[in-house]
Amino acid sequence: MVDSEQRRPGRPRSEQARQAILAATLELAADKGPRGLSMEAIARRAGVSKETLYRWWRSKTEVVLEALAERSDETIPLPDEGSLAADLGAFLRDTVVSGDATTQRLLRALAAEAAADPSMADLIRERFIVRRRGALDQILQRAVRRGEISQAGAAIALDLIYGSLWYRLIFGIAPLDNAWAAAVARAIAAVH
Amino acid sequence: MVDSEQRRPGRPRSEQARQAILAATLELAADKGPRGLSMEAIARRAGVSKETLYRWWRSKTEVVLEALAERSDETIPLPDEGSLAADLGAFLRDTVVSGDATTQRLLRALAAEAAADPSMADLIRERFIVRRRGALDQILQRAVRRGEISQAGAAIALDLIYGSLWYRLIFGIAPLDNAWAAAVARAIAAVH
Amino acid sequence: MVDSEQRRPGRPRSEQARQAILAATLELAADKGPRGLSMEAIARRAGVSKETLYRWWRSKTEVVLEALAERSDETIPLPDEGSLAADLGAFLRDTVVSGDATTQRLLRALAAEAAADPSMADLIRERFIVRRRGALDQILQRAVRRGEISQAGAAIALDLIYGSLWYRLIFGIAPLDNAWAAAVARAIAAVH
Amino acid sequence: MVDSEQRRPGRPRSEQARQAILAATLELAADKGPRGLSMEAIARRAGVSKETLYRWWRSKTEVVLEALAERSDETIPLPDEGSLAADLGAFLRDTVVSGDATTQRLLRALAAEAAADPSMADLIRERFIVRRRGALDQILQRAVRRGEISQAGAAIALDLIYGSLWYRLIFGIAPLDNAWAAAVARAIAAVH
DNA sequence: CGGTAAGCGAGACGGTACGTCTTGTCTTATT
DNA sequence: AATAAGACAAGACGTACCGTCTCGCTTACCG
Repeated sequence: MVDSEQRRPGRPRSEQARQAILAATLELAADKGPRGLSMEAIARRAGVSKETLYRWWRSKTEVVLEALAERSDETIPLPDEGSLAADLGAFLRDTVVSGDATTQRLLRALAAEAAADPSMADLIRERFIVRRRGALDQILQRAVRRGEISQAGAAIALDLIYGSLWYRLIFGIAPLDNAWAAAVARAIAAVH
Repeated sequence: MVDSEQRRPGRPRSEQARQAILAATLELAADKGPRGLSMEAIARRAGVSKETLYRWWRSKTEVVLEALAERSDETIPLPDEGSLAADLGAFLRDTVVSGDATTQRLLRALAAEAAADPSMADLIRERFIVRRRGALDQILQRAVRRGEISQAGAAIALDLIYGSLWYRLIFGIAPLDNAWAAAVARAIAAVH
Repeated sequence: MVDSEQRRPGRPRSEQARQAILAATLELAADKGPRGLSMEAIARRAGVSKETLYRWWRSKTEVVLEALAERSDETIPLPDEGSLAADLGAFLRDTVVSGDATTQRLLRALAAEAAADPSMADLIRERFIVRRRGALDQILQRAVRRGEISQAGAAIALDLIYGSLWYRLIFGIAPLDNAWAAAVARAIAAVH
Repeated sequence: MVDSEQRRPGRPRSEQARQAILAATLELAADKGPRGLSMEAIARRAGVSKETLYRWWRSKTEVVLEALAERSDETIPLPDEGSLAADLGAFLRDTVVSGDATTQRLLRALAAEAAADPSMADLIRERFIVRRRGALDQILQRAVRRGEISQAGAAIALDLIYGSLWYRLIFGIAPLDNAWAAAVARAIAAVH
């Protein structure tokens, strides 16, 4: 049978509460930023009890991760334009575009959790970061096959690229705009 | 008169309290990590009143910044070995060496503050990050003058290098060891 | 027809669930005392849903009242030894004997409910306390008829006797033992 | 030196906060009764943080005890009219008069705590009940010396009298009015 | 024998209180 | 004037219980 998601006994989970919580998370991120994003505030704004919140998400980190997942359509577009420079440029421009102010604040909230607590870092890595690295890695592996970059270069490029993104985001070094996308694409493509 | 630091009336600031606070900050970072590094805990462990703490440092961020400054000898060694690859390698290896566990926890505490609060990000950038970037920039500018890298390449290299460092640190991607130093140095030196 | 308890349609009430609930109530009273005697805990220990619990008992008070009723054989023995002193002594000694540790904890749970909420007090009075007063009143009325005590004396004696019992129980003034039974019997019998 | 209450360093305790808390306790008892008398509600109504509440009182019981102490002028008047009946009557009438609706609700709150938790019962006994018993005991001991009642009769009378008071209060048996005072005085005086 | 209806377990839900913790400010006496 | 001592308002933390609700399944009867 395909019906692996057998209906369990008991009152089913309220999809409305779930949506309200994720919406409240986005609103709070937008309005107050990471500092205002407390479990207490999420429950209050969503009109939901704290017990419901803690029943489904063990920590703020998990809520934010799910809010982010819900927000983006989950499939990361993979350009294939024939050269590493072009592919990278397209990929990073797309990344920049999808990173609006609210998303950036959610990401900063995640970074704050990760920095403060290694177990949260593990969680975020496994549930969020590996996916992004995986997508980018496909582009890089294609370039490896084309001989544009070495295997070792591809490996470190993942850190260089995403590192520069988070670095700018967390410390407000400079905006994550098309200029950044172009500069990074150009630099990495040059790593032969 | 040379005495520009005019003696003010009243009881002078206690150097002992200052040392106790910075020592307590290091100890807490070492023992409990960023989560245990609260102003409350620092005052408690230092045997100092919170009043004194807040009189001289407006936030935990400032305390951590000063503890870090006290810890390292402030002058960042600048290797000059004739090539970007060699200089970068030496510089990053040195960076890796000086980043022991306690320092890493202090840096993660800083990152948590920066991520959660843009005004803290500003502070950390101005009082800590710009210095590191300045040091690395000297190495890169030397390479620019030697024609090893373009001006634009040097600019983005700063983000790529430090970005990958913080990225690994915050999210626990991989250790900051000599392998990392070598891979980064090699990749950046290849950006012609 | 004698079948006054007309069979209603639908699944009949589970006697097993009822027994499990009353048993769980006694166990919890014995193990944890009044504090641990929550509706939540009763349902959990009985392996019964809260729905079932609230369907048949509107409050914890009602559950405890029924558990107490089930526990004692409901008929309060009425000694008739010819004198108020002897009757009272026998009655109170019997009361003391039947008040084991678990019963005392159930009674304290009832007192806590009554003290906190007048509507619970009403319930307990009507469903529990009036019976005990009725039994004792029979003994006293017999003494009134024998001229051993006045009507007014009998009336206030009910409060004095049961009052001292609850007072000792609730505030831990002193144990409810035979010494208490004797002292009370002696004092009340002297109220001519 | 007599100045045993040496001024300690640090910000002194706020008498205003203390008064606000005790006032809030009385108001809540008057408005909502024992059920509405939570630490949370007291702090809210008093405009005080929960930390301040818990700093000075470890439990709701302690707050209520202090509110009661503040409320009555602490010295229990001891009538001396020459006979046990007269003394008891006067004493209990005074007790009835001072037991207004708010006081009764505070006492019921205490009883609820005592019934639910033996350690609270201990606290209430030592800090409240022993004083009342002590006052009444003085009246009874005077009667013992006059030969109006035996030592044993005096001992159990304490339980009978206060027992009947709490019994009526907790279970709403009957009002604590002058009729009660008279009936109890008459009955106890008859216990020769 | 199939329909009807209540009972039941499981468990989600909004609400509220608990007691603890940290933040940043404040108010003292002492140094 | 700086300090330690520590009180204070504010508010988040994660847990517990309350009483209600909404499911699917079970167990009777009744036609």
